[in-house]
Amino acid sequence: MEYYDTELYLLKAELCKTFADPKRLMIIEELRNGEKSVGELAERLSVPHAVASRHLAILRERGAVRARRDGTSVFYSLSDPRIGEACQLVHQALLGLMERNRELAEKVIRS
Amino acid sequence: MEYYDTELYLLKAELCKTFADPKRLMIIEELRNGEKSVGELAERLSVPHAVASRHLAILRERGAVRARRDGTSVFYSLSDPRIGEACQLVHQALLGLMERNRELAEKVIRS
DNA sequence: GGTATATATTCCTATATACGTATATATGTA
DNA sequence: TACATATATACGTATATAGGAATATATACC
Repeated sequence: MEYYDTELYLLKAELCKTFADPKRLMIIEELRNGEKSVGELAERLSVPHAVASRHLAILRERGAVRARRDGTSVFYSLSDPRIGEACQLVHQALLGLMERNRELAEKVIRS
Repeated sequence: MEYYDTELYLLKAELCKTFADPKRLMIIEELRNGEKSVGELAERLSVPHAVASRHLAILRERGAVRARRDGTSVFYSLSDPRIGEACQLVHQALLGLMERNRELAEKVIRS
């Protein structure tokens, strides 16, 4: 019996791969505050422009961001605010895990 | 100037890699309804037990799930409900993207 | 101890990914 | 047209990942 729509979960996984890179997480973090150009993002992340552009292309192909050209610049923005919210949840979950690990470590040290 | 804590974003990316696979997303979906054993999960996902076990090990190493042994069975559960919530947000975001793509496709067809 | 069941790990192979460098494309302006 | 700026893409390489099959470990029961 088939419980899951494999196609749908493949798409979800594709979208999640988008978040599976530190640089792209930083880009999403930046875009939560509004649209930014490739150059601005490259500078904020301290990476070559080509690297920023490639990551943005990946985000774009998977539908996570939208591009808008204005003159020679291309401005990117999140295509859905829930993308940013999901990353924020992951952030909080990670902090929670780290906190629990810290508590566990202290217990071990004290024992 | 260094705007981002690279270490922290590496950890976040590691945690996100957890979601970047269809089978693991299905496992997280299952675990949102409470703990399940490896065998139960393998059956629900229609995969060999070894495959389920490997995916669960990856989820475990990255702190996304917890394991509890009871007799010969090992029961897994989400280590933080926000993990499940984040996946749900991704799910909704994807549906939003698909809906907008559908509208776009219809516009193109009509034009 | 011996056997059965449940789970975990190892090895191998095929595929995917990120990065740097170099090159290509697009837009604006003289 | 020629040139500058901003962005995008292609290529090569090194590393990471998923899956199947086989093997190993752990617990329960006799």
